Amino acid sequence: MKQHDIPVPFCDQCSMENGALFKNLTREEADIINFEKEFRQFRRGDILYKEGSRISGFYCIHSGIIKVFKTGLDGKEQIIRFAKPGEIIAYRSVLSNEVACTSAKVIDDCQVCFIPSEILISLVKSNPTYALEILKLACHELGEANSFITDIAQKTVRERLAEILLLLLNDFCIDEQNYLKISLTREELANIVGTATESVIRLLSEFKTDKLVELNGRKIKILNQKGLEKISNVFN
Amino acid sequence: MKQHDIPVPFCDQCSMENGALFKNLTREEADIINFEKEFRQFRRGDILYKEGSRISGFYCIHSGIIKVFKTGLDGKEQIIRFAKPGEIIAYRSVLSNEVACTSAKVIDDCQVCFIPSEILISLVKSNPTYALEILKLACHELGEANSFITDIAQKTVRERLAEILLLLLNDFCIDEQNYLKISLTREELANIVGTATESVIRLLSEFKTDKLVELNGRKIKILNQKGLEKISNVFN
DNA sequence: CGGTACGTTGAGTCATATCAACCATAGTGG
DNA sequence: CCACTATGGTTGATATGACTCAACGTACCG
Repeated sequence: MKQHDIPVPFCDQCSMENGALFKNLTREEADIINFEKEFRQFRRGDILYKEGSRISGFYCIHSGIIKVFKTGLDGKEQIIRFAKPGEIIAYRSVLSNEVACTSAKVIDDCQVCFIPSEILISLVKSNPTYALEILKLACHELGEANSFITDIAQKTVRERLAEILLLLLNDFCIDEQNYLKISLTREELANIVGTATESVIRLLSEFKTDKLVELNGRKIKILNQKGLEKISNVFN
Repeated sequence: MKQHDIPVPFCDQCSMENGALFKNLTREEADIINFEKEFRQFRRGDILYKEGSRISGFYCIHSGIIKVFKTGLDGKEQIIRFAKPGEIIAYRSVLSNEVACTSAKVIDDCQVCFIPSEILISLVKSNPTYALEILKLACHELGEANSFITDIAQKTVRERLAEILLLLLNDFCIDEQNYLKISLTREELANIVGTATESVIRLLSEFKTDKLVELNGRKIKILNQKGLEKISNVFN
């Protein structure tokens, strides 16, 4: 399907389907965004922005999945989070007025709206409810980052992998055949967990032997959620 | 010195000395805070709030140092950050409207102002500049958290310890004798780095042998900053 | 003086990283 | 059409960083 064949989604409708981030806008504010935003499409592997670059706006995901990651030593990626429909990325850099501290790469072909920085800033200034909304978002993400820090620092790779599988299940749900609706390479999995690719492979096949998961190439089916919870120590 | 002997600091003056967080307030806004806030003093070891508790306000540090940490498996602490004069803590929970995801404990005797949640919320709503300011703060912290995640996931304990020493140097400066102005137990150091106490001890004494640091009980003097930078791989 | 918290060191163990080889698949170009 | 290459997945062997456990020293405190 070509770019011009796809109708540009309107924020108010997209908000209803995908999330609530723009639900508190006035008619005029929504109109401004709809007018100023730029609709873009990307395919798996495409890069939306790179760590260290100055960013002129943020992206609101309409469809698809994007991974947000930092590049560490030897170019090894550390995946910070995934963004899915209804979520926004790059807002951190815009609001802190710093260069991007992460890169963003497409996992699943996606459609996004690019919204210029000024719009976000002026929105925050003119609409207190919205300001609070986005503050809430940032603070929530901060809380998740703190948990992740503690996990990586204290849990074993095995525990973390089990936990990540559960998180993915929670964030992306399952398809008709009960497979996780997100498809990652073993290396990507390793880059979330913070370990080596080989370790993920070994542990996954252990989980498979233990009937905790079913593997089919990149597709993963969670067979025993309770078992994974036990391994992951989610309930301390 | 007893509590009543100490004059309650006024925000406008404290802001000038310690930081800029309240510098954009109108006269009335500052007056409201000065009127509503509650001045409190704590000593080393005191707990300001605990993970999991609902918080009714945030703290602005006037003097002293506070550690913010999460409690992980087996009660092991993971230190998320330190708060020093001019900085605020607990604002995350207030703004995200979640229970505290961390605990806060006094490292160096401190004087703080406790400011009720409603004040912060209404300030964000009524003063867009302030809202942006605090958004910036949250987003900046988020960026730091992301870096920390990548570090813990990818660097060795040795690298991380060197990096933490440099960060402490940067955040807390040195006294007349060039000792770091923050005094931590080995265990606390371990709980920042995310390792075992014994590992910190061994590495520190290695650093000492290599003339990178000088140790005097809990007091640490950085002798060779460049050397530590090299070890820590701060410049990738 | 016993108690408690902290610091230090040594020895042993284990989880995980690293290195290397190999296979499967798909895309590319001559 | 086949050789070529790149990418991803898997497995085994090996190395080692870091944790754990245990013992002991030190200092401070009531």
